[in-house]
Amino acid sequence: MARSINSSVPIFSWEKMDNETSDLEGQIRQRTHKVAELRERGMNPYANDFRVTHAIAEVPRDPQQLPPEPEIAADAPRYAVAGRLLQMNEKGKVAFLFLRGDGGEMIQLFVKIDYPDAFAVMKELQLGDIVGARGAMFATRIGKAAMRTEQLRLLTKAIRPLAGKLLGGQEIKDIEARYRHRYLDMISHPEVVEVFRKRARTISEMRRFFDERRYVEVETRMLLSTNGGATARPFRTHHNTLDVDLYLRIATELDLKRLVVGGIDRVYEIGRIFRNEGMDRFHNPEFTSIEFYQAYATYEDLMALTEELLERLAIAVAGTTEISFQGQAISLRRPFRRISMLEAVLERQPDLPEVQRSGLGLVEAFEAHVEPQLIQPTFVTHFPIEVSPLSRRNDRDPKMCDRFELFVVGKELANAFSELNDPLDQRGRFQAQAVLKQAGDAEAMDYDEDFCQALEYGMPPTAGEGIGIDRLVMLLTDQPSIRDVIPFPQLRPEGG
RNA sequence: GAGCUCGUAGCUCAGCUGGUAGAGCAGCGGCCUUUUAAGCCGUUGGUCGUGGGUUCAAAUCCCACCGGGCUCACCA
Repeated sequence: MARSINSSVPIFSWEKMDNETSDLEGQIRQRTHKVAELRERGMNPYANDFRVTHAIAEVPRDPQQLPPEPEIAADAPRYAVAGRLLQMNEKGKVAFLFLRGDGGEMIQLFVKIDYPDAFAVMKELQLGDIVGARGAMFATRIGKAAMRTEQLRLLTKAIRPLAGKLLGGQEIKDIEARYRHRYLDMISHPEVVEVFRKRARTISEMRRFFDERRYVEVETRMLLSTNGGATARPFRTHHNTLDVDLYLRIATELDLKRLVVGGIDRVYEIGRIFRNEGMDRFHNPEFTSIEFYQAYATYEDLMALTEELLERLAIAVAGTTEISFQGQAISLRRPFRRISMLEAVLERQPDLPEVQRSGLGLVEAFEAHVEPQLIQPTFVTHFPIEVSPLSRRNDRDPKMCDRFELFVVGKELANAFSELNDPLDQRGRFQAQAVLKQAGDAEAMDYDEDFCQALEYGMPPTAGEGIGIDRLVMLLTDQPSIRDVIPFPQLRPEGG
């Protein structure tokens, strides 16, 4: 079962290249020879002295506003742009090229023999090359914007031919290839890039949201000798100098609460979490969470804050609170529904047996019958104490705790509670975890003595919350799999 | 971990009631001064995932293995 990390180093060999007979190798060899040939003729195939003056998005490309080519004014503005060559239609003494640049913006180049230098360069280009062009814009006879290319430069030679759809070709359908060679996926499917842009927007907007509220962003340790803060199996690693085994964190919770004890009343961390568990559409072994903690607040305050946050993110990223996820209409407009776990289960099973009305039985019934049905955003509150080793006991019902989870499209999106700050209670909960661990529960938390001591010094009443950012981005960008919002999702190691 | 399913040219696929491989796109050579999935002529390229087996003969049937996908289980 154990598989070592792949450390093979491919050896480049001209002889091997020249002896290869496959079509792909033949194309690579042909393009490699092209590079040498261009160098011999004094053309640098990897030139970096071309100055771009405009992003393609900044170039006027509305044909209504552009003159026909023969009427380009002598002093018309010139634009220097660059991008990847995606299509080339040669028509004898004239050629049309399509470039795609940053942001997926396209521009059409018109290269004609009247500009012999540019024309000669065009003859050397191949699909996939990165090129720079300078010229004036006009409208073609069929009413499309194009740049009369007066200067054309090869900026980077593509040695390996691009696979799949560029413009009008076939899509790459091999899902493995798309994730393993994400750059190909992005070249072939510009909408993939848009998802990553939206992911970035989600996170930056989130930062802004918390910064505005005087939260302090921190980065806590990822390598830990005690593991806690969530129920999950950890990854193990080893520190050579200390000669000690360490865990990769499964949550940021305990360190953030230590910081609250230390006096940062509002703190958050956005960062990677690692859980050594199964993978599917909603789970990647490493994923990104935000956890935030606010002193002198309760989980109820966080419900209001969460509503505000999600509504704002939806507008910032999707442009509206009324989004669609995999064909289901979802409204992220405030307020969200709130219901206790027991009420939620009773709604569907009024005759619920007594043993299922509390403790693990209740959670089981909830997960089996209710969770998948919670399509619209719903806060579920009042969790049994057994599944919440770090949350504050409810003052009226000591079997329950002051906690909520937010569910959307049948999946947990956020988890929050009023934090347990009674050190004696916390020690008892850790002990219960230790018992589970001894009984073989690999997901049980370690007894964290230092954390208990921190609480003994006194943590103000605090509420904290964690949100899975990957799932949130899936929701906001309507992506069916977590792999679609992570640039390099976990796959099996390549090869045997 | 279990079930289902798939693995043929760089990409997308056809061929699979067994007779040693095809198309479109891409590539290469040629023609074309306003095209836009341009067109036309010519052309390269595959030990059909790997290894066994059945057979005169296997991409095609059988078995095993490797890899992918989906579903379930596990998992917040």
